[in-house]
Amino acid sequence: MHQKKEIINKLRSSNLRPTKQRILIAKKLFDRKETFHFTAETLNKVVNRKGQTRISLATIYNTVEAFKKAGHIREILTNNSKSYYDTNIKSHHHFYDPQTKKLTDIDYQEVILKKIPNPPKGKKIKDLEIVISLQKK
Amino acid sequence: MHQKKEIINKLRSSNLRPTKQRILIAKKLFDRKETFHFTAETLNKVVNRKGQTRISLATIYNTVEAFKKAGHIREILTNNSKSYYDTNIKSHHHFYDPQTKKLTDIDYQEVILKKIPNPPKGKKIKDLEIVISLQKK
DNA sequence: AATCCAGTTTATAATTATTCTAAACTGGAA
DNA sequence: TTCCAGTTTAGAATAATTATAAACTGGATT
Ligand SMILES: [Mn+2]
Ligand SMILES: [Mn+2]
Ligand SMILES: [Zn+2]
Ligand SMILES: [Zn+2]
Repeated sequence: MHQKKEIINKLRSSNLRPTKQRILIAKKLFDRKETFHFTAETLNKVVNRKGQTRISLATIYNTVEAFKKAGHIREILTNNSKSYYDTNIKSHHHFYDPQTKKLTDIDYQEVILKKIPNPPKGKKIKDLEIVISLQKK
Repeated sequence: MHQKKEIINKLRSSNLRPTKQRILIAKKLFDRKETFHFTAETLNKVVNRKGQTRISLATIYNTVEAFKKAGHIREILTNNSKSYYDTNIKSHHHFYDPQTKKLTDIDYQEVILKKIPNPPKGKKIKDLEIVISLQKK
């Protein structure tokens, strides 16, 4: 699905020089069927599996920030002390399970908002995020 | 509105010994007209204004956690690195302004949800929070 | 009222997540 | 091939929070 060339184009078009570190990270992030909800820590683990060319944690952070700024990933709201990111950049919502600290996508159309408030004057709505926290039944 | 006796009862009924630190913090939190959205840092500033009996930052954190566990305050979702708390424990939502890092209440009835997804099996919904981030118009 | 102790407070250290720094490296334009 | 702005990196620094352990105190018991 995501060939190396596509990844390189994606990086180039966002003014990100396609270094071997960024290409590897992009592969790990985008070359998968399901959307990926991750923290710097989990991404670091995935990227730095045995054997693979080692990428520093600083680069993990730098790249996550760069991809976020470029709009390739988005940050998600949680109450966890770590920052969570999402490879699904379409507008959608999340279940959050505080037990497992795992996020699950909720498709945009699975929530229908009948009424939302007007933003304060001088401001407009940038984003509306819904987080549904779960507990054991 | 919140007399000292009420505060002491509130603490007692949650199995929190009404120490002078907790009583002072509770006053600062609950003896106000508007709901209060705060971080450990802002609460510390409010509590430790000139003159007042000094309360350690550790106690600020301990008390916030105790009040949260007792259900007197709730934690709010934001992407900020600090934890945000709310004296309004009724179910409601928020505007978040990333510029000012300020939260504003949205009354529960100002949002009407026409459809929400079913939770995964074995789980039930503990809470549904909506955060509307703002930007300059 | 004096005693007592579990619960609480506190200063300080430790931990955790993240950002900063500055030196070495490299993609790719020229 | 040269060159340099952009990038990577190890390690230091920062920031928020939590842990530790000694001192203190609310209030029950005597
Ligand atoms: Mn968060
Ligand atoms: Mn938060
Ligand atoms: Zn998602
Ligand atoms: Zn609120």
